[in-house]
Amino acid sequence: MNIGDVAERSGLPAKTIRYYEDIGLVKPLRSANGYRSFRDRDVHKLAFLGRARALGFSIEDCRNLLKLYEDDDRTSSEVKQIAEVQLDRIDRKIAELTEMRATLAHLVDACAGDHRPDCPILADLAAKEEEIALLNEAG
Amino acid sequence: MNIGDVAERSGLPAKTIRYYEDIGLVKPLRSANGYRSFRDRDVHKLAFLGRARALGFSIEDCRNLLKLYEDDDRTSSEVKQIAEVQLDRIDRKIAELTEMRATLAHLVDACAGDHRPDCPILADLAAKEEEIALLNEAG
DNA sequence: GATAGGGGTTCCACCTGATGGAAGGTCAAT
DNA sequence: ATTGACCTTCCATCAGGTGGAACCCCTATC
Repeated sequence: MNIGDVAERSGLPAKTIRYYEDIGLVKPLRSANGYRSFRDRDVHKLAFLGRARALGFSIEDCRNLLKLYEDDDRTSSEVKQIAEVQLDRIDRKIAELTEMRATLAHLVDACAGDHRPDCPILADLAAKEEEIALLNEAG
Repeated sequence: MNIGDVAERSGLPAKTIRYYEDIGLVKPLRSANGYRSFRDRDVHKLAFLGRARALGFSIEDCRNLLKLYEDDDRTSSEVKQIAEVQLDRIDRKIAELTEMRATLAHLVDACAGDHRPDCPILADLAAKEEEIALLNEAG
């Protein structure tokens, strides 16, 4: 199967598939004309990768998950551990964004958004310098 | 003031400060010996940048915010608009992560995490290929 | 005066995860 | 023979820095 068909079937752009070959995630055969020739298992792998990436797993995680996927002697605990670490990363990211959101929403709320220059958003971004200055004086 | 002191006061790594100069966010003077010489307003700017980045604003947003900050003729609506767009970005990111989290948490939950190879996580990552196949057959 | 240390400088490479585009080969149909 | 849709490689670019090498500067100490 040529890369175009694989792209369609796996849902990944051809460029991405080439990139995944580049970094060793898939190893398609080559036809006589030099075209990449994907077997079913290559397509499976790519779809697997697409799903894993959609869950936010890093490429290195994907590499490991793929290895486990193809290893009949794996234990589910190995897989679960990778997933748990990822879950944790997601949780921390969500927490971080939630905090950002709260701060920013508060500022947006306080800003009149009119023709005047007075702006609590800029004031806040600038004000913290003074806090730092105070911290430095205190320290 | 030398870059080390500025780094300490602004909370930004010296490397980052040099990078910010590189991309034109700050323009410190130079001492006779070639060292960067930061004025108070440079330090202010850097602290401002640190805060804005902490709220997730892109460098380009930061550039614009900084321009508005230094422009007495700005309107608060200009600032608010940038902030609202960013708020929206954060909201979408949180939504995306929350969905990832739900899926992944479900899978982690379903996985025994023991010595056996059977793993719902891998099964799920692999299974979607079949869904795609079905979709393709249907299409 | 030599030397050690803790600054500073530039420049280039690398990171993640692709994506865009140029220049050119291949193939099926007209 | 030529068009158009494929495919190939290679190189550059994006964000937002970070790491490290090689080298300069300044002060203090012996």
